[in-house]
Amino acid sequence: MIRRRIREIIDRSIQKSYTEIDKINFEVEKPKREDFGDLSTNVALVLQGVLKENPRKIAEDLSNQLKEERALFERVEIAGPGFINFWLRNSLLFETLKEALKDGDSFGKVDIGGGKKVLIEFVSANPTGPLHIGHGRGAAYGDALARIFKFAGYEVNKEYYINDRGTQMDILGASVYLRAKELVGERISFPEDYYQGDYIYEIAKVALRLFEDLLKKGEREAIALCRELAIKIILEDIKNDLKNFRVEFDQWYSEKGLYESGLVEEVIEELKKRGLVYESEGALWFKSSLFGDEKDRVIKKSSNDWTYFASDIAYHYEKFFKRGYDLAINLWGADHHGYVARLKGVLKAMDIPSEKLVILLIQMVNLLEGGELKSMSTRKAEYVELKELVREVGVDAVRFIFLSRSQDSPLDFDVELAKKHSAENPVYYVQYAHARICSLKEKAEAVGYDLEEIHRADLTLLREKEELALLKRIAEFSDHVELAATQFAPYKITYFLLDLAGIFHEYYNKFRILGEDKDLSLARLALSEGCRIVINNGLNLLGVSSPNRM
RNA sequence: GGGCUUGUAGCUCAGUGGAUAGAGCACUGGCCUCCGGAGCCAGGUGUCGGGGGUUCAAAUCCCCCCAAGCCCGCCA
Repeated sequence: MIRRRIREIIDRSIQKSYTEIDKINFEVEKPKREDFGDLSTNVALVLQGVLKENPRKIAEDLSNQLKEERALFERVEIAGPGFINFWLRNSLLFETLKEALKDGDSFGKVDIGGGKKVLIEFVSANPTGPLHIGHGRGAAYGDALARIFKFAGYEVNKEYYINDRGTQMDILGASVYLRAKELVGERISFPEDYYQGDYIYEIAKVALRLFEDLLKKGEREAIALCRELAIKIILEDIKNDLKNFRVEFDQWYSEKGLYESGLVEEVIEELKKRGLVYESEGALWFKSSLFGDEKDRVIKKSSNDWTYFASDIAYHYEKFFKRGYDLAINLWGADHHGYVARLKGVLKAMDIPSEKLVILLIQMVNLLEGGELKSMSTRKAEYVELKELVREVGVDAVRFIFLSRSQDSPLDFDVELAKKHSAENPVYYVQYAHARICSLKEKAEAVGYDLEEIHRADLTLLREKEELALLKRIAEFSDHVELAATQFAPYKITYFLLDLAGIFHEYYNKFRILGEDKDLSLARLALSEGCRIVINNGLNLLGVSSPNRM
């Protein structure tokens, strides 16, 4: 919020001094070193390029104007090649703390979304097996993004797209069918590219119990029965895993439904009319090469089956034109990156501005076991199930680990290490700060403090370096929410929380909150509660709990 | 062979074109008669993969090269 205000003030100063300049791109940021002020701007250095003047002279002109803003700045200085450094007035920080105490759960909200409708589609794993830890990363990431976007003023829907038709489903059905035969004693040979996991046996058992004459039916019919049953059972399992992982979707969107409603045919027909679809070698092709893809892509095979691409075309048409989303965010596994160009191409063909679809590629989670790296594969049954990891490590720790990295950084998951309830786990560091403050408040009440009084505490008593540092973090929280949203980067919140918790622990160890001086104690309690509110709100954005005691 | 992503301290990773590139872990040694020791304090590390270029300023932008992962099917 403060950054925003300073930006506006600088913009006005530029307008006043240099009427010929219309728009420039400058930064107002927190400098790396404390002695460069609370905030700093490179505006003079940027203007140098346009004005061809000495940057220090430009900085001087501007800073003279900025010094007029006495309510905001304690000090304004020029440094180095022409940076303007600002020291904020403490009164500003005190005001923000009071706000935090008053606003509580909603402190830190920013309205950059203006109520725009956003659809975040994530996980969307094929219902061919249980969720593994790779899916967990996407689940944590998408859910956190949704929470952050809501906090940043967007109207958010979370959606899981179910691939409930197509080749993989047929293979799934056939896998169950074969295992059913095996269970009744028939000799079978189980193809390598069928689903190898043990859960297939479990489903086969259910199938045998449910359909008594299953193996007497024709193969086609039997496989279809197995397929539908398997999808249902696996999907239930997936929903359950996600719920336990604190991820709840607003919509479960069926791919099959796109065909049943005739939408696929309708949209393809529309593309045909525009001359973007042609027939060749008995198949239907979309001219994606016209829109930046390397080559044209098949939408209907010569076997007369639609490809997944056909579904995706209809699905995204529907997102924008039928449901009217202003922004669609798709979280895909990085192995799908080859599909980005063709989908973006389709959007272009349908005249949808490309910035309305953001595709975030989540890098793979590799499994580190016995010093050996393995990649996840549902089909080969090489994976660690999400539910297993969550059971052994806990939701909070798993989510926090997943959310402490940028999505395009690959993650080697050392299962043995993560399973340890190690105290070094950073999530406990942050949660511990929260629990500590809760305990502090209890203690305060026990010795006779009225916690309502903190709203009227004399905050000017907060003068220690650590106290001012904490006040500044509290004031900066909304900046980080904004950054996390605009950069689709929940881990910005994670880093912010680790920093805040660190300063709080330092402070707590060095100073006594509840001491002889009642007024000072009350001010310190107010500060602590402000920190607690920010930690709580931040953890909330990550979907991690804020325990009162641990 | 082409494409996407990545390469920063021993390890895991931050780093929105800016000032002396930062955390955590690991390692060593200290700190509770006192609000929670899942904590704190003190110790030191870098050819930012390499080479060019753009810029007043490059880990960051552009080009080339090297390495790793992934993708390159009328599979998903």
